[in-house]
Amino acid sequence: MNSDNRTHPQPIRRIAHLDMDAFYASVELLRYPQLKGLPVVIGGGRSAVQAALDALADDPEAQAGGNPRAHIPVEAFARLKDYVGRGVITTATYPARQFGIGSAMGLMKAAKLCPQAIQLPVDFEEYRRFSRQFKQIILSIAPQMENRGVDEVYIDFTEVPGGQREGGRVLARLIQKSIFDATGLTCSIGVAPNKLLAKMASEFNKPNGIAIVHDDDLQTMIWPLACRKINGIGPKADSRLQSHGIHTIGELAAKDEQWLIDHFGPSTGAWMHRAAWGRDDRPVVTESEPVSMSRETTFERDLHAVRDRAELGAIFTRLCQQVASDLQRKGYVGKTIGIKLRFDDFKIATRDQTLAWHTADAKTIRDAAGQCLKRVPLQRRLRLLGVRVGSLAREGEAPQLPAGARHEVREAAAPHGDIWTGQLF
DNA sequence: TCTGGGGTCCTAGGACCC
DNA sequence: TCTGGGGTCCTAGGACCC
Repeated sequence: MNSDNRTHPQPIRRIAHLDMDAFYASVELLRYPQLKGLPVVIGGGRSAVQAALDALADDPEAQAGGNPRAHIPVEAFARLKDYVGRGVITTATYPARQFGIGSAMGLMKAAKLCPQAIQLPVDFEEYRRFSRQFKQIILSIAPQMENRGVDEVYIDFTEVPGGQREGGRVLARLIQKSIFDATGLTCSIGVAPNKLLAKMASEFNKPNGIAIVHDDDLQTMIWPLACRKINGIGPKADSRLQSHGIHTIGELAAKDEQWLIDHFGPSTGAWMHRAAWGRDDRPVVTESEPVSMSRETTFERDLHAVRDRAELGAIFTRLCQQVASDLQRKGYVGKTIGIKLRFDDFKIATRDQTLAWHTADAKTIRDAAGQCLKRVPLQRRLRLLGVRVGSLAREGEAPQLPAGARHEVREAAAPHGDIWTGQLF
């Protein structure tokens, strides 16, 4: 017997997934507490009423002290029924969800379900502020944290003091309380042997809940769930599974691994089998480098490549400038320049070109993206235009463009016209 | 009354090299 | 002349996630 095993028992792997509850909406309710308990949706552009509200809220004379936004009467807010435009909902408050409103739903459709719901525009700056704040708090308690966007993280509890107590519940409660005390926001936490199960567990007791899952709970807690609850099984994979009569994770687990490989390929099939059996050994990754940066925009109305060429050209140039300044601000350069188009029939086309040297220069990006554009047939009207820079490297760590040399952009072979290229710089 | 923006990863074919 | 592999990079599309 190794006595060390008794003094230092091997810790059991405990991974937490933390998900802020209705994050954007909750942040907005801190600014507008008078909306608490009402159906509110965040999404879409700025309504005229909202712009007026902000002007009032930011007026120094209106700031008698405290939060001037809190004194804006509820009647003054924009209602969903008055909204005009193409936006989708990013977050709905729990009262709004009672009406069947959910995220990713079009605002126009949501207006039918609940016309009197209050609409607020998104304010990413504000959400990022709160995001940094709650993540700092987590890091001060548990340093092994993986970012999953503004409102989600994975945390490795395994080596954290108290991380093993009650399967992780004690530490989860501490984190919840610390975040609430500092920000006034609630979150839900799942703790499990791995990321896959932790992610599912964090949904069990929403909002403001904690769920603990152990290996033994697989059959009782995981297998009854729909396959769709597995992070990585989306609408396509789910409907293919359903067509084979597989609806729950338990039914998926009952399938032979070879059968899944035969129907979904060696990689996806084997992964599905492992996931259904609750197996996942991915580590919590505390640092990662970006792979690409992009900017895209959906137009207020569909635009015609020829008739609206001036407008499109200006938008195209602006997107290139935005990506370039994003790259520069964050200290990256990229080598693969690409565009993305969405047509009025919602079909998507992408084109890209890889340069000989990395760049973060707006003009170079604009030139390369312009050549990509020439390779796309533009018969249909456009709904969206995007510009992407990939194959990123940290500025200074990529091979440098030789002194005096210029970026060479390959001309498109068999171009579909030179629609908006040329005269924009 | 349809359906945002910013990402990651995977697949598959072709070019090109050894 | 006709036949291989393997490896890497590039490109286009698509699924999925937050």
